[in-house]
Amino acid sequence: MSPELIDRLREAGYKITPPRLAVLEVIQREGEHLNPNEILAQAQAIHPQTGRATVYRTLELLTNLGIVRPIYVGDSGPTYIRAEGGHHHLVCSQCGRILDFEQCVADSMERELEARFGFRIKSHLLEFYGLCADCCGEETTGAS
Amino acid sequence: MSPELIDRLREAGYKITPPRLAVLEVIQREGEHLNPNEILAQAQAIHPQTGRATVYRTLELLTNLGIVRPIYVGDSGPTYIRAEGGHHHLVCSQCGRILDFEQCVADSMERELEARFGFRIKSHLLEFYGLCADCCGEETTGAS
DNA sequence: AATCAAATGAGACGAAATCTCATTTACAGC
DNA sequence: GCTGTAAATGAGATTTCGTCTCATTTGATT
Ligand SMILES: [Mn+2]
Ligand SMILES: [Mn+2]
Ligand SMILES: [Zn+2]
Ligand SMILES: [Zn+2]
Repeated sequence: MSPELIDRLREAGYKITPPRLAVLEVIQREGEHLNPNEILAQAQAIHPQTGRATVYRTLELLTNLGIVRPIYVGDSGPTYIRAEGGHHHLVCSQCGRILDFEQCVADSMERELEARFGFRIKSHLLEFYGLCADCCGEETTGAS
Repeated sequence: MSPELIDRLREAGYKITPPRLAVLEVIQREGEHLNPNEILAQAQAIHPQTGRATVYRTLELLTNLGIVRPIYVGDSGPTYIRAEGGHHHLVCSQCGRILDFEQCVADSMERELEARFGFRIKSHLLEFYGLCADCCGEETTGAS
């Protein structure tokens, strides 16, 4: 586990415990789009006694420290990602398909927003909603 | 209730029922950021027998038709908004504060993404995450 | 090693969402 | 206006997810 992240915890006054190390390890390793249950399962692979409550508590802690953040995409519940950088999705509101794209104009807004609102921006989420190519065709197709 | 939306339902082969009209009416009237419980309560003010399951079923239906969509902001559960237009938030990952801003560069990307992926884009969500002015100061403050 | 607040895990609890199924209803066809 | 029929509904059971409680453990400091 990255000593850098461990120091972030320690310097904020938190204890370095096996469950916290396990959750950090899971996030660090997998990184993207794990939900709390999956994080729990993988953390238990590392430290079997890890409890559900502790995973939720740790995720809240890491969120407050700006190390991870929850993301809600599609219908499923929250998933956690590292709190740095951007995420960009095209979401079909009919079939739920999700496409990722990379190039993004949001970065150009960050400086101005930081100045205007006094925020220190760490990441962003840009999602476009609509109908994918497949669902465009069926657009007028009827009920079940 | 807007006859235009009613026709969208009818033409898609769905029946026009009192609960569906009630939910549509609520969304149309209030529009922003109502959660399923609030929608249920307001729909019951219009059509008292309306059941919870039907509200969920109707919201799913309207989502598939691209009339509404769920949005997840902060910690609270999903809320529903009309599926047109953009939403722009600055979210403090420490205290949860949410600021809205209007001017947005995302529209300029829509045409290109539509061409590249064959999507028909209806709306977007742009969220920046970071620390608000207040929380920037306390950044290194310790644990509970 | 001793101390002590912080952290933990088991399980109770609560809220939110889904599922089941018997009943009702919208509406196309007459 | 009736009728037949599949679609839609609502009550309540059930599941899923997340939080809370509290007795016990443990990391960090001295
Ligand atoms: Mn992604
Ligand atoms: Mn908004
Ligand atoms: Zn689609
Ligand atoms: Zn803040």
